[in-house]
Amino acid sequence: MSTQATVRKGRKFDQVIDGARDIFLRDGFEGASVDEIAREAGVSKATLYSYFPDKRLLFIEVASAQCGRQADEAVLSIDTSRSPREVLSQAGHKFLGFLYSEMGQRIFKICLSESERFPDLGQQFYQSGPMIMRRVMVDYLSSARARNELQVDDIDLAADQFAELCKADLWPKLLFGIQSTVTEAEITRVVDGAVDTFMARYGV
Amino acid sequence: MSTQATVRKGRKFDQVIDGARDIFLRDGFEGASVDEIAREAGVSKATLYSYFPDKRLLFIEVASAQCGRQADEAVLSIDTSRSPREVLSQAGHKFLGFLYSEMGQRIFKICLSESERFPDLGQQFYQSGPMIMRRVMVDYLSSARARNELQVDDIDLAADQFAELCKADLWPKLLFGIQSTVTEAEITRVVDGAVDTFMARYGV
DNA sequence: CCCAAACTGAACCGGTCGGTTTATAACTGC
DNA sequence: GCAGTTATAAACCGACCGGTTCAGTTTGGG
Repeated sequence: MSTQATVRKGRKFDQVIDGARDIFLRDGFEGASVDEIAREAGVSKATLYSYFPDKRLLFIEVASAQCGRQADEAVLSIDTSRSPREVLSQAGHKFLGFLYSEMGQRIFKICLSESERFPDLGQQFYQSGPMIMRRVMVDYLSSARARNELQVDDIDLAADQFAELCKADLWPKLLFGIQSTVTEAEITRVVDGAVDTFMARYGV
Repeated sequence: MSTQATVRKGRKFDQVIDGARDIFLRDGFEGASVDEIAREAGVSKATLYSYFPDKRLLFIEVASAQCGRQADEAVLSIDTSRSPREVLSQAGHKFLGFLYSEMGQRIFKICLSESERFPDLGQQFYQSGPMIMRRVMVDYLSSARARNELQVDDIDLAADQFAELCKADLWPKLLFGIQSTVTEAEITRVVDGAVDTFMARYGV
């Protein structure tokens, strides 16, 4: 085995990060106690504090990493050879699949509620969440327009509109606990509706 | 002066509610300390606890009242004599006016972040927020369809779609602190875009 | 095998918070 | 003017939390 890339400082580093991620995602910043993070990580509190000077630093480390992971996971692969309806439908399903996941909801809520305490966090989340979706959509819409498959004037707005259309009905219900699970049929209704409305405006 | 309507228990009741509202809205549930609420209300802690058995009860009292107030404030008056485009444009501006207000943002964030600690709160907010908008829109869309001004199949979905279209671009930016103020021009761009897209799909 | 670095567990500190108590003062109605 | 309610300020309690300290144990490379 080559020299391990434990450039950080010690062997328990990843344990700390993992434990902190679990607890922070479950309880938020205030709700999470350092003792419990240490317990969950299987590490002594002293060790934890040897890695991170304080709780805030640990949190932004975890939150940033999680935002990055989210960004990676959310790469929407677009197959431009297919028709706009197919592309949009596929993108909508993929988008909602992440949006409605337990992890997606948790990250959204925590980043939102902590974005005042950690102003950077809000920005970071936006960059690795909504912004990803927008960029992918903008790229696709540009290429589709170049191929005369769509006629879009304000591409940025169109991208945002499609994302928002996908959030109709189910998204707020999940956020506020009106509904805790969604069926495939419900998703299809929303995505189909989003595609129909989008295409009515921007279709050739 | 007639007998004061201190039906609850004492004369300082409203002071407590008002102070609690200010502090809770500013700091959230955890962030607000009972001592500070009492100070803000100009009331001793003992008096406060003579009205409310504990902090949680005080919070849900305040939050519920605020949701009710929000519902009252959010009544969108629809003038059905005007054209759909005009009606939708007006409703969109009114909707965003509240959504983008300092108060609107605060209530949304607090209700969302406390909706796990207080499951009823999420439901209550939904009823007095998104649900109001939806009901008004559903009523209007029904009547407009009856007058052959619009052709809508799934009225509930259409109502939700319009609300979501209005949130494009600016709403997430405000939530996550990417942007702290919005110009009238930005609002107009979003609302006009929402109306155009909505009418492209549902216009006669 | 040895030693330094990493890690442990538990005690400890200062501080905050929700909530209670107490002793005192002010208002209100008879 | 007195009784009884309602208010006050301040001390107090127990719990928890973030962070520190420290004496001792584990780990792993040379």
